[in-house]
Amino acid sequence: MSIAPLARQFFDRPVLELARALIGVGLFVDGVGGTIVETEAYDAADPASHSFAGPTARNRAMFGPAGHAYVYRSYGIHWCFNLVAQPGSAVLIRALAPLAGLELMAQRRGVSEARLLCSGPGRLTQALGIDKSHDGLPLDAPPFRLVPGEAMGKVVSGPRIGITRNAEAPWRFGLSGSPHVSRRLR
DNA sequence: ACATCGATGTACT
DNA sequence: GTACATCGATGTC
Repeated sequence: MSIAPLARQFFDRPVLELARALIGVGLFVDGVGGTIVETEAYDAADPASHSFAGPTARNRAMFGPAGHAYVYRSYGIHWCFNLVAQPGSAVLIRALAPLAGLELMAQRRGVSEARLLCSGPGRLTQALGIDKSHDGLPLDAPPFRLVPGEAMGKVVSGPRIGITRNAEAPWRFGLSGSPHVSRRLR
């Protein structure tokens, strides 16, 4: 028997709550993926968020229904993958503990160490093969598969990475002690 | 351990 | 022209 995927309802809630609840959730693209161990929350009232200035061609998916993907290009090089929550808000997936498809991940990433496969938002999109073609797609249908997490360790929070505006807000969440987070939390 | 820098698409001034 | 939700390489302590 297979595990039931996360329902659309799971994503339709305040983004800070969702960002915390996503730690421990399984994320797979065409069967390749692992357990979410690090997230960041963004919403329309937050100056650091792409949605802050209202809808644009790039951020359109952030204003669409909950439970869809928002994918954008970062620094001209990487793709970043978000899960849309309530309108104008989304959760950036920053790191996974790899579980399935390690060989394909290593091939796509050009590295073999497990720690370097999915520990960072740009790294994990490369490892899972996520790009612009996934922008706006629903998360409860192929190629995506999101499954509820088992009981995990303690979830801790701290400031987000790589932003300048509203930089103090402790809206990054991570699994305490995980070797797979992009940067340690306290 | 930390600091700096290059690569470079997209949004915005 | 400048900033940016990044990464990897290189240089220094």
